[in-house]
Amino acid sequence: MSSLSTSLSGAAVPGAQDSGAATPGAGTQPPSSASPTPSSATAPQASAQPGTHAAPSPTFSPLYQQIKALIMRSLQSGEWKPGEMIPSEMELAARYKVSQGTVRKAIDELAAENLVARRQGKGTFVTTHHEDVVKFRFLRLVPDEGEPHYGASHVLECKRLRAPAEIARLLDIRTGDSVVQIRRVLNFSGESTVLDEIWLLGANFKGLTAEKLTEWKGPMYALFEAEFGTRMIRASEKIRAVAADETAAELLSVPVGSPLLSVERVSYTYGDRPVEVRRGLYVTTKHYYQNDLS
Amino acid sequence: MSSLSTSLSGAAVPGAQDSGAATPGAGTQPPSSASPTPSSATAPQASAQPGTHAAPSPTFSPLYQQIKALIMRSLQSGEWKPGEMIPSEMELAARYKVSQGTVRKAIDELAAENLVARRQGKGTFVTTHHEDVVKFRFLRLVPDEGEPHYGASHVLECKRLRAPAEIARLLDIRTGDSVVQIRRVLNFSGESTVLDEIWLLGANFKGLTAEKLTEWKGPMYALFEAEFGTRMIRASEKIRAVAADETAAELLSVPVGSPLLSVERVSYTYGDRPVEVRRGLYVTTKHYYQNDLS
DNA sequence: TAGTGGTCTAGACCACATC
DNA sequence: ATGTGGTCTAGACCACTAA
Repeated sequence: MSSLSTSLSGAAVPGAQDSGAATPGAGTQPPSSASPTPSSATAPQASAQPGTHAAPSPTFSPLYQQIKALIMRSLQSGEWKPGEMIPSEMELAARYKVSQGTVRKAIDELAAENLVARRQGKGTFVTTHHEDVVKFRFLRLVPDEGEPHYGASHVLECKRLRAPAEIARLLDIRTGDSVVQIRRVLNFSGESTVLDEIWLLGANFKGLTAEKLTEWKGPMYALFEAEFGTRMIRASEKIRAVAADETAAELLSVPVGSPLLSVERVSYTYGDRPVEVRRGLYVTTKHYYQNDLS
Repeated sequence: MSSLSTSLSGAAVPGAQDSGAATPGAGTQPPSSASPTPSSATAPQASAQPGTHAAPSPTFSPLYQQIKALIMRSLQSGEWKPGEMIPSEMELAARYKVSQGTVRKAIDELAAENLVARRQGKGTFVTTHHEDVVKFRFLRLVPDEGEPHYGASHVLECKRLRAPAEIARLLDIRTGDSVVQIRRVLNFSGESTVLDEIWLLGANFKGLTAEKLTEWKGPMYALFEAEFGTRMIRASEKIRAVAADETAAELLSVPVGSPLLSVERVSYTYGDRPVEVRRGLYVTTKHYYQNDLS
């Protein structure tokens, strides 16, 4: 924006918001017809201006990135909930006072990040962990034979406690802050295959109990999204091979010392805020972890 | 191409070619101003037209996809080699007789697939396995402490042999067809960390010897790309935890039965043709396999 | 039939790199 | 100064979906 924003009033820092709201009359009409001036009076603006050429890192940002950020804010605030349709490109273009093409590019990126999904002829929808497509983005365990499926979950434990140092560090909170700990076993075709130990940000999951977890059918992330308004949108995993200790061996019905896949995951919501740490132990004799490099 | 080529020479089928080429006078001007006719005289066309509404699956394909396919064909044929710059968007637009925006969208997708990389102010370049950025797309092993690095490779073996059934199946060739087998150990900071067993399509790697592999400094894929004209652009991995057998234990200096990460990879070149099968055993006590879900 | 996303074009201007 | 990719706009038409 530099360009664009520059034109806009100096201090002001307009912001898409104000522009929209039924007050288009202002001087902010698209450049096309009139205004041969640079490219000034256009629309939303970025904060720092390159024009000033003072700051070394002016935090320059293209218009469509700003629109993207605005849309993301609406997603985060719950203005459009998972599964719902967001306004059409034309509507958003009108709201933010930019061209449809700019909105389009913003949505393109959001779609690439799987935050929304476009459906031709229907509209653009907020993705949800209820959809089959999304489910297997976060469960990469595939059976050697047969279709990928979702195993039955057996909750062993669900309690509130103070975060140990290691977990606190990963969740970016202070040691001793409240967290919810869950332990569960996943059964695939009758065999105990995954042992998960999960820590959730206490603040985001007040009222989560073993009962709720047990009653819930479907992916845990779908519950989190529906009941606690916390949507996992990204995760990072560290994978190792480890030997089963006594506890794991018993719960997974394998000999002590058996090789297990250890998957340490940190999951993030909007704004790249970590909200979950998960340590899974996978039995990989009849399943494997599928990964594509590209 | 289908379409594009089709248009060429072929019977009528508008075709991009004819339209452009210094002969704008014709009746093939963009729809905007004149020509209220359907949308006919526009530009290149897909083979089967939806208009005919005859075939059930008309194989319709957007223009930019056709352009993308054409560019990919030039990449595959070696017209533009890894590391080189491809023609500018304007040039390509002129060559294919489409707008710059269409070429842009085609290149956007190629860039998303990491086949090319754009550099503002410079041009668009064919990606290469020599670049640091690309290297770690295919080596996901990260040390617990310190920066990711590329270990020293120690080639144990490199010989030609007939493909076993399993390997042949994965490489989509016949059992007994020629393959090159390589076995090597990767050392990270002085410790044997990876034991690789690699099978390559015999036809594509004539003349590959242990000497060449040993002399080569840098990623193996860079050698393949530079010396054998075979570029790996995608891979699929199946990951498991296994116990070290005697051979692996000895070569990796770990006790027999130690848990190891087993990574079975199939790598593909252009046209999704498999050219390599690789089975790696990773010691994950001081390193982990990094993966991001999004 | 109307509305939504998808494609294509054309032209203007900006930011970056190089000469 | 020139050339390259990057952004933005505007308008036309197509394809898909649903009422």
